[in-house]
Amino acid sequence: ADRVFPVLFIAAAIPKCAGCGEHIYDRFILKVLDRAWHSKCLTCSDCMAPLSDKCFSKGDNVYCKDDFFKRFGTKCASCDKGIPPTEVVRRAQENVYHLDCFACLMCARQLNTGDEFYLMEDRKLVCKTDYEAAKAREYEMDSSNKRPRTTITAKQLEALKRAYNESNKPARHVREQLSAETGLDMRVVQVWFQNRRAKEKRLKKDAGRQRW
Amino acid sequence: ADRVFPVLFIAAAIPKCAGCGEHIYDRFILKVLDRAWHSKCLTCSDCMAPLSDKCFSKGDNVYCKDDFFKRFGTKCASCDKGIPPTEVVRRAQENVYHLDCFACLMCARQLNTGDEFYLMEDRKLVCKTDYEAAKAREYEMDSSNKRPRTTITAKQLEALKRAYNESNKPARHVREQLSAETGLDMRVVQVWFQNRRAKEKRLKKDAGRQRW
DNA sequence: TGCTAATGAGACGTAACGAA
DNA sequence: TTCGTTACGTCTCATTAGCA
Repeated sequence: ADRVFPVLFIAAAIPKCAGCGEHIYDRFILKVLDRAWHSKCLTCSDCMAPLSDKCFSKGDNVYCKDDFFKRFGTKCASCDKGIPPTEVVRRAQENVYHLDCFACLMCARQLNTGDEFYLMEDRKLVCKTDYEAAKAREYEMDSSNKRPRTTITAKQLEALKRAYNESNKPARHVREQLSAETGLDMRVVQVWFQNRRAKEKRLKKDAGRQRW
Repeated sequence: ADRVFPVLFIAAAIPKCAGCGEHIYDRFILKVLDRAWHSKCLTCSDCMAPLSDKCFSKGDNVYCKDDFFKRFGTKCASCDKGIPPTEVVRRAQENVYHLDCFACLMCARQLNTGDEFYLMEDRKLVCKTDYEAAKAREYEMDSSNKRPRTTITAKQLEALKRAYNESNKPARHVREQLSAETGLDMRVVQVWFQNRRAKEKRLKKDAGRQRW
């Protein structure tokens, strides 16, 4: 005997795809971000590859794993772009670098395992050679721009003082003699006498003041 | 059957381009200096070439590799402009030179391997020939162009003064006698008397003025 | 930090030079 | 020769800067 079955009709909206906006009549409906998608519409916002397996989203966009991390993953300490977690990287202290970015800032040569290098304050890298060359150049600058100062030894000083007692303004030939005796340059001897006279004058003035 | 996708929600504002200031809706967002750029807005500050691959920054500016190193790379010791790391260079001590700049400062000839040259204090280069020619010329100058000045000693001065008191225009034989006595050249003795007479005249004039 | 070597500007005296 | 000028050698004064 035939049976009559009661039938319950339930009105339900046919879902619309968050990608193309059309209704979805497919058997498989993908759901991400509480929204439905045609499987052909759920593609990475960056590379447009279909996202059949896993997807990552940010705001209203969805991404494949690689592109998501490229945008939002750990930042390369040199170029500051995201690094997909699958990518081979190099590290220096806590910093992570793209393989290509793990290179000397100055000569741009890539740094290989075993290479020695310096990690700069801005987290960029400089190879040992360049760093030390730069350092040396800096030092060179510092020390070559420095005014040379003769150190007059006790012995030399004695000879100069003795001569000074004879005369505080010795004639040229005396200075020549003194220069030969001490090994000091003529100019150095001359300047010594100048400074010495200035000192004596200064001392006299100061003494005068004290008596006042 | 429906699938549930693991989804990472990260709230983030739609980035604004650091170049033009507009929002970026592009598929590709470039990030440099912690700031986002339209790919068309990220161009080298110097040559305006698009920086799609790698870029170098300094302060708020971004540069392509070549221009970055032109500005900030190792400086050519001669022209003082930066050298892109890919460029072939020559070296002298710690100094690096553009191939074209590795040339004699004086004759401008490029220096080749094996050529002898001098590295000057300002890190510029002079070929051996020119350097030694210049050196010789300098020596020549120093010893011939420099006006020699006789230093007349106290003793000699005394003899001259004594003679001057006898006569301020001594006859030739008197000058000869003086020259022999002092060891000074005849010409020197003659000039001394000339200058002495000039001085006396000058003093008289000045004294006259003072009395007025 | 103090002493003092070195530098630089400015002045002076005068040896040397060149032209008239 | 004289006259005007140039430039060498030295000094002072005020400062700067290197080293024990």
